[in-house]
Amino acid sequence: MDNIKIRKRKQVAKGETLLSHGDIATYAYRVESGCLKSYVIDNSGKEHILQFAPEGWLISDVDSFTNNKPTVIFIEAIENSEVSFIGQEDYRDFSRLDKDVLIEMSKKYRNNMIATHKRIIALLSATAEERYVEFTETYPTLVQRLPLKLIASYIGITPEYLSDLRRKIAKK
Amino acid sequence: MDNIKIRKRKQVAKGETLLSHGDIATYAYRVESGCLKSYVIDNSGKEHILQFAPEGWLISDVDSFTNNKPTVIFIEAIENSEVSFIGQEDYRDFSRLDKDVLIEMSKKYRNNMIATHKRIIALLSATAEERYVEFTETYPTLVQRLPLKLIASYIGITPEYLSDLRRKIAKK
DNA sequence: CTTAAAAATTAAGATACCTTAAGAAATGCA
DNA sequence: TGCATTTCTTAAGGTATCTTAATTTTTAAG
Repeated sequence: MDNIKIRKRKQVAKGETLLSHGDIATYAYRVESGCLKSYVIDNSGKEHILQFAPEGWLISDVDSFTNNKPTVIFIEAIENSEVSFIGQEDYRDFSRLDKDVLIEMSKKYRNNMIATHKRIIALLSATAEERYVEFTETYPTLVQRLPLKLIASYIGITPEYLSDLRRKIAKK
Repeated sequence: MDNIKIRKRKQVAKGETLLSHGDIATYAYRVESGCLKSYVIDNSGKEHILQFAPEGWLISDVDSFTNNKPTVIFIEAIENSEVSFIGQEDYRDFSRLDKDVLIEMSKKYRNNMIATHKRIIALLSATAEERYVEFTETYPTLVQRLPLKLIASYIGITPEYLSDLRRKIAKK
């Protein structure tokens, strides 16, 4: 799903939204520079981050993109970024794809699955503090780069509580 | 990853374990009858269910199976079951697979990804009560079939608290 | 530089969910 | 049918995490 053909590119300003709740994900995006996030908004209006996508990452709502149904998520630039577009057309019919492309794609799906499973394990079985430490170990560069409130949202806690945790950790 | 060739089958008694923390997942299992679960055990000894696998489902630790590394999960029969075995060998080298098999596999990975993403959204943004209701709507047959304590474990709460929630829901 | 905006901290009170423990109900096997 | 086992419920007290709100610190725009 990566290096297939020359694609349309676009500059996206920090704060700009590429996909909103209710839209159909006509595109997946490859981040060429900068960083995007995907998130949901819950019943009480709070935002929960699903994914960060720095350079080289893909971001979309796979369900919406694949099945052409309205999405429940948002995708937004958290830095000034450049993205390239991947259209649905190319992935409508798998049988038309080259075998190597299929293999590439399978591996990407599989890697995503593995990462997503890890996150579920963390959410089910680790404390907030453990999840924060795990995040800093898994994504050290993102920790430097992103505001803490976004990391708090990703690991499933409030920024205030993350602040408490950091103080507690520092005291050790 | 499904209907590829005749595979070895085995009866598994309720309570029997097919994969333990530290093992390498030499096999994936297809459940022919009965039901299995996969789970992790957290630092304080509590069990958290990752997946239920009734008839027709596959279950394994994809990371361990794919990358031949020790697993962190357990797989265990929760009913007397029959499973068939899928070996690592067949999936070591994607380029040797038929194109249709690859397509099948991609779709399975993709569907799993989509389902797993949904679960993350639920864990991040829904209350315990909302997650329980969503579970009953998504897996009505499993609700009939499984003890509540297993469902509680899957949605990330204690059985006692699920009991409270059910009483609260019934009162409405 | 200066200043407005965004991010991070701190603290106090609130709540969702957990722990423990005990009893009631349901299930399965002899 | 009866007993043992597992499951489910109930309740009281506890803890992790949240809410609100005010203050400080950092960042970025002019």
